[in-house]
Amino acid sequence: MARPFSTDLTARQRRILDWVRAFADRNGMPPTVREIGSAFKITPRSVFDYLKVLERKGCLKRGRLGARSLTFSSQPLRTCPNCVSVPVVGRIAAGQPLEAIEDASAAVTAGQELSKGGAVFALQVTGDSMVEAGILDGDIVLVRKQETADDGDIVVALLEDEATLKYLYREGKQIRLQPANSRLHPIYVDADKLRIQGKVVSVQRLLD
Amino acid sequence: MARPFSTDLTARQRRILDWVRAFADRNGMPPTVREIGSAFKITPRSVFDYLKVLERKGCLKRGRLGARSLTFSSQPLRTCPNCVSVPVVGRIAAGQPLEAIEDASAAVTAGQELSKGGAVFALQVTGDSMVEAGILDGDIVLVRKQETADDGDIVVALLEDEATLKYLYREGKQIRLQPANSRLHPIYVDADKLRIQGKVVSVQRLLD
DNA sequence: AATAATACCAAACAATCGTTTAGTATCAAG
DNA sequence: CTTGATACTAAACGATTGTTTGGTATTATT
Repeated sequence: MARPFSTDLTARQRRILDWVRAFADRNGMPPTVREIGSAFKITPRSVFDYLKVLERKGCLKRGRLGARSLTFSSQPLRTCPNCVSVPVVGRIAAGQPLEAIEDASAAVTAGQELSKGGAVFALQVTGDSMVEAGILDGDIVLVRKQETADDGDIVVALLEDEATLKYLYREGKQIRLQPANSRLHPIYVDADKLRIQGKVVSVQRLLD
Repeated sequence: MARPFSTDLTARQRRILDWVRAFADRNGMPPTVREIGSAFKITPRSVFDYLKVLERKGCLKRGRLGARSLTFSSQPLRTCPNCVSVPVVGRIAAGQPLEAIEDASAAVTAGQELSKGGAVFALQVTGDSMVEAGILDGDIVLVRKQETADDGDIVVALLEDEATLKYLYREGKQIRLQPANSRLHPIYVDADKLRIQGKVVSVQRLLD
């Protein structure tokens, strides 16, 4: 090997990559091979070579979806217009009422969680009644508002003005609210005494 | 005019629009007419009609750039301009090399995690070596690139081309990589044998 | 001198693209 | 009963797509 290829880019490659990313940012989609070509006055073939080099160097990925299937790996990242900021509206713990948080600064971001429709709100979890489900004290749960849920779902349930976070299991006419903590016992209630507020669709934790 | 067209969407139109937006979010580019069609099992022509309706109703714009030239206009919720879509670049497990994911559709959203600066990437966790830290199999960890970390941080560490996710503890000249699973044992290595790739700043889990 | 990465070209390939033409069926309001 | 919006289909159009074949020239290292 005469000259081993470097992992960093030549000036030309850099300029092309920058242009491609700027295009994707402006237009919401990556350019075609020929769009890049006409911007730099080079042929599709040359662009094709550049894309392969840039892919080898880890700057982007060429997809198999056909037209415009470029995705970028390293920063700067693409902002996502569909992401929303979900306010953390309260805290929730076993056996304790929902406690409102006025702190407007508390908010998390959600993406895919919203794709299935339905309003989503966020709660901060206190206590360790769900530790064995990987939900720790201080975690944020994203909850989709719904009045029904399937067996095994983690739900926010209202029991005489007390909100709890538990696994839901139907057992005949009764409902079992199962904590994920072997030191705690399940709660059994009549189905009509219980109001399901929503289902946990995501768990988020900040460690920093 | 018998029935004046409403500015709001039918259930079908809503579902299609949601899917299209979710696709654009996941893949970094809008879908083609036929991709939408095969997702809903309808012909390109029908999709074409839907797109024209959705454009008329102001939900998106069809561009003149040819393939995939859809841009979206209105957002129902509070969008957060600081949020970015972080691609999931690989999987990580104890004792296994980083494995690249070609699935460009995988991406999570990040907000506050980015506030402290530094590039952030996402990994999907396999295995249960960190269960007692509330990190389960399949969870996504957001990792900030950095070469140093504090005692007790959860880090992505590279050990002779093997990447692992562990607690980091310095013990003299050695480093202890501590799993959060009482069935697993810590790994001791010389500080110069270890390369820290980054620190886990957030854990995300999708339950839906 | 040999090697290999860079930086381009013309011409063409099959596949896919958005779109058009020409229809059918349902449903609700005037 | 008509009108117009919705919700679709089959078949095809020309344009554009990523990619391939098969090159030339330059530059920098071994």
